[in-house]
Amino acid sequence: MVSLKDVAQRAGVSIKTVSNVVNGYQHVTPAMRERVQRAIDELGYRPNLTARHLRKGRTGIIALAVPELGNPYFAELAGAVIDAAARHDYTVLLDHTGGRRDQELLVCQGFRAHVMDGLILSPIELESEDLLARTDTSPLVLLGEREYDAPYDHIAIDNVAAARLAVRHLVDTGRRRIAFLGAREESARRPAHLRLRGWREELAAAGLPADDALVIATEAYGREDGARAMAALLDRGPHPDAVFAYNDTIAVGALRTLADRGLRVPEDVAVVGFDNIDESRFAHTPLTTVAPDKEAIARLAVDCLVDRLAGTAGTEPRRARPGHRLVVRDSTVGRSR
Amino acid sequence: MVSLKDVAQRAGVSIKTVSNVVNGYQHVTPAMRERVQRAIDELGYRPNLTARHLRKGRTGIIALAVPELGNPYFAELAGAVIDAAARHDYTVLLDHTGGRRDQELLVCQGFRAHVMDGLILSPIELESEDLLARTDTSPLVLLGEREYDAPYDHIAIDNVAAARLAVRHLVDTGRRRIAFLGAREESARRPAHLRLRGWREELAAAGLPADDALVIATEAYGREDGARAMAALLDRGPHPDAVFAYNDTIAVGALRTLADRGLRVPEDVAVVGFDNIDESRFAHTPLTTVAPDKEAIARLAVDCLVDRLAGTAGTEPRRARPGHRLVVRDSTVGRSR
DNA sequence: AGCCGGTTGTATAACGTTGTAAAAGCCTGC
DNA sequence: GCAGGCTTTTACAACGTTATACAACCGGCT
Repeated sequence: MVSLKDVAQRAGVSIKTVSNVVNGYQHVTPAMRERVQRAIDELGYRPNLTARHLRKGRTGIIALAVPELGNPYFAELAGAVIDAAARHDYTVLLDHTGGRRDQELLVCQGFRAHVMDGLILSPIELESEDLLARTDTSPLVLLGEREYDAPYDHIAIDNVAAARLAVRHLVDTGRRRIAFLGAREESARRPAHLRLRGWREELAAAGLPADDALVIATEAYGREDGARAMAALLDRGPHPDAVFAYNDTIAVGALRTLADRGLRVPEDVAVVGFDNIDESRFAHTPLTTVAPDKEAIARLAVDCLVDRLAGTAGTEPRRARPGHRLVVRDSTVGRSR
Repeated sequence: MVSLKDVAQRAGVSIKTVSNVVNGYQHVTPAMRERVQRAIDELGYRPNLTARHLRKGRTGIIALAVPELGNPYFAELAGAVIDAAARHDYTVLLDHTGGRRDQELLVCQGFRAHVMDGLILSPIELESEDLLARTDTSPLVLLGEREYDAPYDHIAIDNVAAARLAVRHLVDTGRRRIAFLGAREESARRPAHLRLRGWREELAAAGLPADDALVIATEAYGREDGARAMAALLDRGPHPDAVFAYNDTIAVGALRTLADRGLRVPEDVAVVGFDNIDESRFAHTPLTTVAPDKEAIARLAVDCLVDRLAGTAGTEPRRARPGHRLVVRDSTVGRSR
């Protein structure tokens, strides 16, 4: 482990001079610069970032906590965040919370405080009161559908509008009995289930009944959950002619069950997902889906955090609304497209 | 920012005593412990990990560099590594290299040296010479199919045997014209393309010709690459009756093309993938695939790295061979299973 | 020659923590 | 009442870096 001191000794100069060379300080004569550089090269010196961090009070690391890396949406998003952070010379420390409240709390309470300068969190179970009780002072940017009464930056597409867009598309293509897959059990008391709200609003606007029997809750948001939810829906009563899923993995699970039951998509049941993960494009029946602008989400989140870190952001919490669009594929309109 | 000094002042004791309390040092009287703890609570003290890291010379962070988070295999693997690391109280810093050599080099040259204690790298383009030229001294554990003549720990399933298992299954179910999708252009000069080698060996063992026209190279390993490769294969000449894909995403792409061309799976063409990503189970025709034991891979990699960090590992590079098995689904045997 | 403004290099003190070694306190047994 | 052996607490020096303030130097000008 070679330090500035060793280099300084070798070059016969002071520690600070070496530091100046390393940091590209202006007022160093070319001769001196070269002399020091030679010593650096000879000894193979590498700056100790930990020491630098201690001294500077910042680490250049931001944490990203998502529910589940196994969900392609979050994996793809994480990739985008890593790239966006790299453009600001930040490194990303990745965590996954499993969507469990205790884990989310732990992360947002900064159990890795001082290792990371700030946090981007995509919460599932976290409550407003948890955020208000937060003692950690490092900047926090929230991602995703949940809405909070807490003074933190929040990046999320307009989920209600996006959901309405999807449901509208189903209505426009002649569907009348449109189910929602992937509600939370507790969504009744939560004001925040925006996609479900969008579904309700658009059905109302179309003059269609938002029958409770058409809403299926799931434990989590994976393919298996989707498959089970679809089965439950079919077993429950009269078949729907369309399904709007909370996300693409649930939709993929639904496709699986529909295939198993011999129902044709979209002829018997149309399916719309949400997230536009790469997998959806390649599904046997390519999936119509709402495509949030992942790059924009990642970029906005990182920009927001970087602004906070630089202190150039105001005190007001920011709300950013990245774009979204509907990607129409076979699962709603068939190969006729 | 409240430090040990502040707490010490408040409690009227020395800094070291506070440190002792924080670290659960044995010889502290209950009275003293409580007094200090009160001061800690009152001031809301949180230890500064950066300072601790500097002092201890270790950060408790290990880096994991995978080619592409968008590939579910790596996303799932990353999740497993994060969990395995957490069990050793390590935090994971995640990077993706895009499978580009320059990025892989950068990572393994330790451009984040001193931030991370060690590195787990899943390389694609990296060459043995790059590894031999490595100057960074932090422990490095390699993952994946590539083999190197360099003294580093390597965790990988027996890819040749696994590939042979897959091909054998195809042979056993009556296939005679078995293609390989997802070779590298340069695989000729690379000794390391083990799955392709397994394909060759098993065909030879079965007395079937390993026709070069049956080997399709791809640029990358995504679904799109698989779709294109399958199209190229079909356009090239007599149709194969089976396809063994380098990984599941390529296989999924192949399924897409087969469906588009009106070919039935497995009646016309059987398909086998590799990785057993969750998606494969839910594909329209559920995919037969080789399932590497991801948890074992993650666990072994982390254990290995932790051993190196603790200095309890010998000097010999280790080779660990986590298990694998063949998961048979519809894409080779149909719904008859 | 002496002075002055600007440049270039240096000594020292932090940043917040822990390890070491020594000091202080407390028993016990004579 | 005090030596001797514990236990508990403390002072101080690191870890490797950067910021601050200051010393040294170098021309060019009076």
